[in-house]
Amino acid sequence: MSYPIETVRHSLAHVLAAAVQKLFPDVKFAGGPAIENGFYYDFDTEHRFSEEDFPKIEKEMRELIKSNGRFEQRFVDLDEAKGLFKFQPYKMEWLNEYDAAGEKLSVYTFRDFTDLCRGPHVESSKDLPRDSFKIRTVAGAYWKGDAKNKMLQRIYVDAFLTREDLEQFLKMQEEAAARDNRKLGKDMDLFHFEPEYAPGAVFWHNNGYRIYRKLIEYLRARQERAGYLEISTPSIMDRCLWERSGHWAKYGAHNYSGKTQDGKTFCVKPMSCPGGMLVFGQGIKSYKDLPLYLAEFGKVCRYEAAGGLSGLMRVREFTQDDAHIFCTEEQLETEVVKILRFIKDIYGKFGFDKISMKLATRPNSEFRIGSDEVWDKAEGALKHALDANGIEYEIAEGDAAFYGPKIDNYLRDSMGRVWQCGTVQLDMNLPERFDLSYVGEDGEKHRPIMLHRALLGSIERFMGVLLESTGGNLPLWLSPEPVVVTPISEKQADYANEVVSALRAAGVYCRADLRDEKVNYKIRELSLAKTPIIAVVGDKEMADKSVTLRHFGSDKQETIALADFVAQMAEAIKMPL
RNA sequence: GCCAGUUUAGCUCAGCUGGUAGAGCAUCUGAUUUGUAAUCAGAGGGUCGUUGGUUCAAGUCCGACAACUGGCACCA
Repeated sequence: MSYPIETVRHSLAHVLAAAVQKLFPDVKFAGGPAIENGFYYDFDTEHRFSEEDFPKIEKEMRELIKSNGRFEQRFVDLDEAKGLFKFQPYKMEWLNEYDAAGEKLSVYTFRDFTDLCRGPHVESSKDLPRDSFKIRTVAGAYWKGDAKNKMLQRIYVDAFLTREDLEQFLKMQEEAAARDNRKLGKDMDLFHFEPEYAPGAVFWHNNGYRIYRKLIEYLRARQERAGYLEISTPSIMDRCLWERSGHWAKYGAHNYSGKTQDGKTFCVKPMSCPGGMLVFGQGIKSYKDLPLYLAEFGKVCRYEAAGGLSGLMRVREFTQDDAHIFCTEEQLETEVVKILRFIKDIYGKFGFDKISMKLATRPNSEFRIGSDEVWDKAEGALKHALDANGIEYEIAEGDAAFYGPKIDNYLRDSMGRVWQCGTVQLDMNLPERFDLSYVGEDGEKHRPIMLHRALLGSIERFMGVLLESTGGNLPLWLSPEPVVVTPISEKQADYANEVVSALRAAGVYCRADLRDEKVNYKIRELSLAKTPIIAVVGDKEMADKSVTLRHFGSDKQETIALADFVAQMAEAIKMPL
């Protein structure tokens, strides 16, 4: 009998728990679901799991599977369940909170291990594979996902239906690791980190900074065409600004701040919004000025927890492609739709055809401001904008910011991890706190609706995802160095320089590789650095004013006239507006 | 911040049970002038993350701190 992979994974989680119980009898069980490529189970035991335990545990799991144990389901009432799990504090905590008088609870027993579990499970462990799972790692995880609770030990296991699937998965993981943004950053000479001097902050090298600048140039061009205005606000401002915005109370501890000689506390900006509010607040705004789009490529600094830093994906200093949109209530939905389309279109240009969207709704009342009516309206507007445009999304219950609901979009890195990138957020807080207003048709003052919006989110993070998705093989318009000209010997050095000059005159960034090395050597090295086009010039090319091209990922050669090449390149590096 | 692991030359890594460091690539010098993924030869380069301790002796054992990696929490 064959079962869905989720059932197999979940049943294997019980086998893991049974194996751990056998090897470490003091263990207390929390829970263990099936996940994307396998499953995990959370344990609490005096023993600290380490890699050395993995083979022992896997062996025990295989033994248990071999024993053809049955997964037996029983239904018990609450009191009976409390008796069964009286030595299992985590199960008891769950039972004590469980409030469903009269309802029966489902309990599964496999060998000596009994768990509170809805199932479904396989009938017998003979339905489970013995050689298509592998313990990946052990990691800490808080009970109930709350940092105030005890940290448990979570064992992650990769699990598939067949050995081939597992092996294929492991191989893919290996290949994905080769596309890690940190590795590509080194291979392509894009950036580096200085853990001693600036943990979590990027030192951009020429190549990386060229990509970074191109991303911003592209966004700027797109935004200008969409009617955005671009502003720039100070990096360091008095603490009282963030007190006014309400962020200090909530996030003050994550700010970089310091005292100045006049005894004031200044703070490096962790976000651009308050500055944007002050710009909007200048002069008198009319309803005729709305919607008003104020964009800012603001570099922001946040003291992120040390354990959360990760290459380009999570840094302490990054540039947001932020914008604040001021509009009327009637314009709100149209503006949200415009942003969503903007995001979709731009992501498509980077090759991200499907992006996952989440609508984050109001957090618990103690963590939010504004009345329920306003939240209803705000959430309704965002939801309607999504629905009316056939955009697929999930709802992230309670995940909104304290000041309003938002739509976030997520991209995955090469290892499948999900990162928040673009965002549309409705803010019911800042217009109030900065007392923003516009004069309406009726001659009265009105409060504008304000939307935060980021397309890529953080330039750093987006570049990280982009590098991983392309394996560093960027499209020509984004490539930091689309062409390198390589003479066969020093006899053609002058001609190589001539080719470079012609390309540069056409706006193509390039250089000649005049090193005293064999062509083979240079081809290899340039290929490893992912140079998209290598233009080789020898006596033949010099004689007839041509170049021989080799494109990344191919060993085909193509000889074309220099003038044609220059014209082609000038076209190929144009931004896809 | 929490849990686990890791930290040796510019990079990738070796150094078993403690006996004061090694490879490949890169760099530099010389030779070579090269036709599509590594030309040959020589040379230089490390207070083994930092800091305490154990020991006659520590890259190796123990502690603290830091950073990094993988998770968890956080993410305005």
